Amino acid sequence: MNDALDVRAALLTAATRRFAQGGYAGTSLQVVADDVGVRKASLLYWFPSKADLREAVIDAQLDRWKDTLPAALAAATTGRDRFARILQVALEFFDEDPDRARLLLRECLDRPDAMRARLLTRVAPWMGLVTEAIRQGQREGRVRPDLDPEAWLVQVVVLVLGSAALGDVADRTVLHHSAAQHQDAADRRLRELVRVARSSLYLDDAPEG
Amino acid sequence: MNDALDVRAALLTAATRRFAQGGYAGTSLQVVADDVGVRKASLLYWFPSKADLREAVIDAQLDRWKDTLPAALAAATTGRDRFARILQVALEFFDEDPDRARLLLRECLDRPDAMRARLLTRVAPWMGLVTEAIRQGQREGRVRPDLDPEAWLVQVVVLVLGSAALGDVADRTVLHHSAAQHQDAADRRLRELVRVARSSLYLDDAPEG
DNA sequence: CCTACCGATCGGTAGG
DNA sequence: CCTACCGATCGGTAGG
Repeated sequence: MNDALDVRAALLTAATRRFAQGGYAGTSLQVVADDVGVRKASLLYWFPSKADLREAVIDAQLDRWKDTLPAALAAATTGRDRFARILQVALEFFDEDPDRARLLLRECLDRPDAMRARLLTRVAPWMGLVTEAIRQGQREGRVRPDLDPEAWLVQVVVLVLGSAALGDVADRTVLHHSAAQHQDAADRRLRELVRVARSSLYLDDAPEG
Repeated sequence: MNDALDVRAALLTAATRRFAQGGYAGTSLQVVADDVGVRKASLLYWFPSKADLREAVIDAQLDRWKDTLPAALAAATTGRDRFARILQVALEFFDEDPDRARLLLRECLDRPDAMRARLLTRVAPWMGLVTEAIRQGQREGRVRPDLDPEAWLVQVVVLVLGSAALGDVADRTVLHHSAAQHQDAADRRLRELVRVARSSLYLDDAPEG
């Protein structure tokens, strides 16, 4: 009875990778089944339709966020520490597996309305917390007064998602360096992303702890 | 003899829109032909294969950049004016038709290696001009000394492309406002993008002319 | 630019 | 979870 759940989980993992790299329309149920080593009809036993498989893949990915983010929020208390922590957790989450960013990006492009509905119920709640913290920072004179909290947060999310999804192309294009220098390029890109986010947020430029 | 070229151009336009919105794999030659009002076999007369159609669509889009950007560079002379002008031209280019950003984003996700090869030959040249101008600004003390020119440019490109491609989703999610407020949301987003780019670039915060 | 056609593959079902 | 199967659609070709 454990093997059965393993097959389902393996199908989810394989589908996530395939959808992220080839897209939903560009991925056949056959190749996902082949990846796991079962028949296509067996895949359709666990997931009644291709659309159901997509739903499960996206939901699983957003669920991981639901676990990761509150933990980061709870761990840090001061505003400045909280900002650095959240950004770091987000960067690690997507950099650990860029397919996550590619999957979400593709879903935004493929079904903007469906993605928007999901974001409203699953992401909007904690987004309000972040923008309120920013406004508090503005009242205290730490955060730039001409910053638009909601719009700024959108830009940072776009930056984190886009940088993770396209980072590989960018890293090997800005400097067409060797494979050994590949990690350096990724480090430079992430460091600069943090610098851009921080310097566009705070009035002064003190480094984080 | 003019009608014939019009059909080809119409096919290119229809394919651009379809590929941007539904993706390459998610778009059949049949619907592109239907959009224009010709038979699928006629499409395959102008573009021998689906892959050829894609190549033509992407090339046409990058060609438009080749005309737009040098004009913007030539129009502005001072460094600060040049930066504002280039960013403004880029934002207008993609905001005028967000499908351009979606198309390029999708191509990066679908065929990263092919996109990288194109970027190296068609975008890398003027990218060197921009990073050199940034370094000059650093020598003159106008630009933040801890900024990484290549990495910063990558972030700004990701931001412009991502913001245009995902702007619609973001605008209607951050504040689930009415259609009348939709333009306001887009304005806020673009204004904040410019602010983020500028404040992460310059040491002081003087507004542009 | 059209009619007519093809082999391959698609998502999905029947039945066990 | 499998075998066997299906109608629809896919990109592409032949021939004019």
